[in-house]
Amino acid sequence: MIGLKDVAQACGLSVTQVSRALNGKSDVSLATRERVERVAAQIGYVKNLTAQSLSSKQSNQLAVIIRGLDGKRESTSFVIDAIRGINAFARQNGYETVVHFIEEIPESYESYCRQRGVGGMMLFNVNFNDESFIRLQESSFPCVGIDMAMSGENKGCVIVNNANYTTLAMQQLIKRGRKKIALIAGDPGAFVTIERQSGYEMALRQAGMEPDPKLMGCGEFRLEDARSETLRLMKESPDIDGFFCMSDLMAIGTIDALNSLGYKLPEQVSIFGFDGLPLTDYIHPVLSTIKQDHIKKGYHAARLLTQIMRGEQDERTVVLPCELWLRESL
Amino acid sequence: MIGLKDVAQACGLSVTQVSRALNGKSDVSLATRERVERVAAQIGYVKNLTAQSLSSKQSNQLAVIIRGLDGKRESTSFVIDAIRGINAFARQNGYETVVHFIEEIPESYESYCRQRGVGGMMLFNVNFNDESFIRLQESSFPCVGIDMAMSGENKGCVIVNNANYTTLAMQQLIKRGRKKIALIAGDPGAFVTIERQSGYEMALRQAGMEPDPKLMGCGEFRLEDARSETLRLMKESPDIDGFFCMSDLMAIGTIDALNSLGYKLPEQVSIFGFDGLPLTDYIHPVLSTIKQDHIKKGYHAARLLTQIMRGEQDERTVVLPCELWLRESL
DNA sequence: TAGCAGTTCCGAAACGTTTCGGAAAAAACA
DNA sequence: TGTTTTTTCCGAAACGTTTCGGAACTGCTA
Repeated sequence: MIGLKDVAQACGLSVTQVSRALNGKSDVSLATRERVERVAAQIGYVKNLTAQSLSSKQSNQLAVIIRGLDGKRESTSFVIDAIRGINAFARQNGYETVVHFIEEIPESYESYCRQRGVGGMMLFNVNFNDESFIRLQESSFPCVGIDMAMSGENKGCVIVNNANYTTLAMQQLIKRGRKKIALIAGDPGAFVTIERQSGYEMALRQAGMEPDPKLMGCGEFRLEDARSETLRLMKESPDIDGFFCMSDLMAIGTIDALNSLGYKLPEQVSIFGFDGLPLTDYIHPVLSTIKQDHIKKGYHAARLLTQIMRGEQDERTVVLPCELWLRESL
Repeated sequence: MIGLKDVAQACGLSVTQVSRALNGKSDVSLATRERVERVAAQIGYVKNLTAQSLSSKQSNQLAVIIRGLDGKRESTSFVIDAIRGINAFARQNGYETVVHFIEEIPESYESYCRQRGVGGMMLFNVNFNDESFIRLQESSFPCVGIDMAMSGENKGCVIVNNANYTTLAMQQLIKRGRKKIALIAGDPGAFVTIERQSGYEMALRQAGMEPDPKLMGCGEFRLEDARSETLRLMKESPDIDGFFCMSDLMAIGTIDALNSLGYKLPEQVSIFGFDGLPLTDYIHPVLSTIKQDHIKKGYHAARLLTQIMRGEQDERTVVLPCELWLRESL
């Protein structure tokens, strides 16, 4: 492997000087800098990032840690979108992104990163009441939660106002005269599930209705589970006239179930989703949903993380807006 | 940071011995091994993987390099599936996976990895006629292509027989009496596009029909493009009675376009897709498609790569089977 | 001419591991 | 007892970089 030493030799310079030249440091004359760059390129030198990060005790890598892809949630296009956003910011600002898809919860998120010379991380889909997560929350390791509130030293998060938008969506259903609106919930361990559930209940109470556990199913953010839960609910309460589904994917399951039971949509039953997947334009009835910008979410997460890592004090919680898409399924 | 040195000090041993103990090497007595492990855990030692990989000149990381997520292909659930498969193998065999989503083609894929101390990579979605890719192909750096043929020293690939299955699908359309079958192609730079196109043409010729450029649209693997291309084709040739779409996602676009034109499906027009997304169960008419197992694809890619990296001679091209799903849309 | 500042350079240590060659200690044998 | 083998240990170098403190030049001023 061609190292700094080889370049130095070829230039008749010291390793120190070559390093400084290549890194744009000050103590080097223009002439030598150019010569070093030329020679380095010529003999095919590539910097060893491993050594660099060992020596400098830090890397330019932003870690994204994503959990829970094993079987549970099938559509994960928003994960990709968030990564795209993260990547966009990272590239513009001289960082690079490494994505770690993990299954087991690490003993410690912090040492997981430290082991790898990564100075900060973004967390996705982690279960907010697991042991390691709580420890992380109490540490001072730079970390940004996506779709999950985080606070504390060197912590930040990018979220949307789930409760609020859910309430707004529910109000639309109620405004259209829906009297018995069921809920298809997501993974009970997820932050967003809890928030959206409270938004659902809030809207009902505001309209003078009492939330009824008989009208709530758990779809685990999976299309198929949403389908079967919808069938179950409709069997128990055939007069349900509206569904709020915590994800578009689950809404597709609900629609499929209702179709198979012969309900006319949206005349007999209204459906509302959450996410704003591009796909929802193409299902019938065209889905009413709450559009989130996942790319922007990722972008802001990366921005926030780098600010935290550089110690810049700033807003630590970014709340992004969503759009209410009122369409055929309403 | 707590290092080997600290553990050694706490144990009254040398750094060497502690390293050996922690790595399960031979030259260490059971008693000391246990003591070292206990002390290490107690004082909170975590191994520094950066230093390890610098010293040992190799890491246990498998890199996955994924390109072209910027805007082009919107649904990428199969990317996630492949990663899940890769992860599964990696975890079982003591490797870990790092995913690099890149946009710019690196100057050299090989040095991109070497810089990061990664000994081998899996390539996804790369454009097979770009400059750097050709150089890589000629190098001896361990690499496995997913959905793209690769050969040469320390190269391998995991593919499916795209041409074959496309022909089989086409035969089904022809068998059902379809006379004018259009093609919605993917990204022209993609390996699979070329293969599937040749399968399409092959089937037509076998049935005594001549492939007609007037019946071919380019959907770029994007739903929206497939939709508009379908509209264009139907306008030019309203008597098209079948579509072979190179991805399920594009098939959804085609179906949507045909619906909006008022065609009765599948009575007037048959549609065939490719991929076998779970979602295709829920669109109407239920899509006929070629089901690929992306998880298995990833799993085999990782297996192949590790074999190559360890220098085990073995089959270097894995061809996975698909399933023909003949359903309503036919 | 010496004194001084500014620029450009370099040696050596450090980052935390692994590993080679050999040394010390323990065990086995004569 | 001394000799050999086996087991257990250690010092030191190496991986490729960064960085600190100081050294060697250059050109300028007094």
